Amino acid sequence: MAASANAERFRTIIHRVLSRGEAHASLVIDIACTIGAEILDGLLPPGRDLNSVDLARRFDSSRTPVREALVMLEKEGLVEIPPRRRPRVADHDRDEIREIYRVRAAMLGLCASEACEHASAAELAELRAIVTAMQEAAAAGDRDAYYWGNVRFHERFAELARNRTLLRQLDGLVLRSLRFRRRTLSNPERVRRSIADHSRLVVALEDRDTVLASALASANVLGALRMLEAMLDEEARAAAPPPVSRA
Amino acid sequence: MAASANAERFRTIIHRVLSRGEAHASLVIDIACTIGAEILDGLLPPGRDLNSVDLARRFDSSRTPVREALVMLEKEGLVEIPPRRRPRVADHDRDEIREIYRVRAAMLGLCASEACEHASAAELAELRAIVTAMQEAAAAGDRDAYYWGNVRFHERFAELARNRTLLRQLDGLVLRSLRFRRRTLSNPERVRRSIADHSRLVVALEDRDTVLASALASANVLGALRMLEAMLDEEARAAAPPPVSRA
DNA sequence: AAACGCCTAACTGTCGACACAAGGGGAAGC
DNA sequence: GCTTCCCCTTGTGTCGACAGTTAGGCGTTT
Repeated sequence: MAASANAERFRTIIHRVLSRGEAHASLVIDIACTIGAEILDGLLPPGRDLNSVDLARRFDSSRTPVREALVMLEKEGLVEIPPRRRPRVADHDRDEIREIYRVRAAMLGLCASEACEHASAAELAELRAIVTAMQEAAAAGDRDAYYWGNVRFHERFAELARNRTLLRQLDGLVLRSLRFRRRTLSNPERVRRSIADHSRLVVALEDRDTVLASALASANVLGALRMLEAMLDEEARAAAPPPVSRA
Repeated sequence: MAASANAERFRTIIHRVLSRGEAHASLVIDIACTIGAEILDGLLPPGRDLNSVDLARRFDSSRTPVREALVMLEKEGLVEIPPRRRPRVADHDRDEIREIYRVRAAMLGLCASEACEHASAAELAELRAIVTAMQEAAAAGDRDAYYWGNVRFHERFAELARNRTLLRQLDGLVLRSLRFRRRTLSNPERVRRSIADHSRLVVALEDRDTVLASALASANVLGALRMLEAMLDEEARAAAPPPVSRA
């Protein structure tokens, strides 16, 4: 049930990203959304084989739309299609994760300053409401609700800049980073700080304080990155302690 | 001849952009590069019909690879594919141009600060050489040479950040803006200031002055935007003076 | 027992075909 | 003469088929 609810939300996000720039035939989009959602949801782990024959059978279609869907997902960084080889779920190495987060930080900085210019009071009130919901979710220990509140915040925030190009670029990065974001939520200290950042960001936007808003938006992403890197280090150390201990 | 040389360079750029993220079958890429180059070169004006039957005939292939190529070009913003309608060469309205340039400014700012961290002396020397070549081209009034020098500068500069994600995002924006960049070069004052910015940027990079480098990189793009907007206003006024003057 | 190379099954890239949709032009109506 | 409706042409989205390529299990060799 929870997994299914997540799948539905992931689908919506992917649909939005892929359909921007004029929606295509719905069959292709549909296939792409389903596969993409399963990747984001972790049902299809990195490296998993995505051969078009099986997928065509599964979606009860020919391979043509499946191929097109895979090409779209490749552009979004969710799938790799080596020439003449089977497509597979893409993986991101540590360097790439850092790259993604840094670029995202810079773009959210821009987003914040443009949002200062364009955001209406009603929109800011909505942001504030989302932050409140996030606080409550965090207090209740409802990690899923917090996660989706966070996603929603960034969706609305990105729209405030009134800049479709920026929105498109951000969406592309979101798809690449969404798989990791959930992990950073397991750290309560990180969650606390993130909420503080978001909360302060809304105030800065209300004050039309371009510089502070921009800095906060960036800092929040970079904070998440530091957390994520620490966790990845931890995992790597836990997973591979063989050098001498066994000799 | 000159057009052919341009076409070849445009092809190279598009090939680089499309092939990042693992090269596909070469036929698709080939078709995409050819069509894309003609769009950038202005041979195919915005709105031009790109129906897949004709294109398939022209490239002596079936419609399948043509369709795939058009989908790729759509993701890069060069082509529009309304559902069930003929694909056509995409157009950018004024707002979108402004958006593109602003996002590009922010990303080049990030690029500059990361370049400060990573660029080697040899690479900076190469940048300097390109700026010198641009100066000479400008002095000689060779607008084409200046244009390509400028493109080359930004290509190399983008690599200095050692950030493939940033590179990919910048490349995507380049394809969207390349059609306009040439226009801003017709203004000598703009060229002079642009050269000054580039030249100073190299020095800032050598000094590892993160803040200044970042500011210069952004400012140059925003300067180009102001110029371009002024020119578009001019054109609009020249093209549509009917209100009263003729009555 | 391990390493190597061959062989087959399976998958990719491309093709031509088909059903349905869209747009343009001509006929009918005003 | 201008508008409206309908039909026919043309093009899109999808399909199943085919040739060429790849993965990886099997037998052969050392």
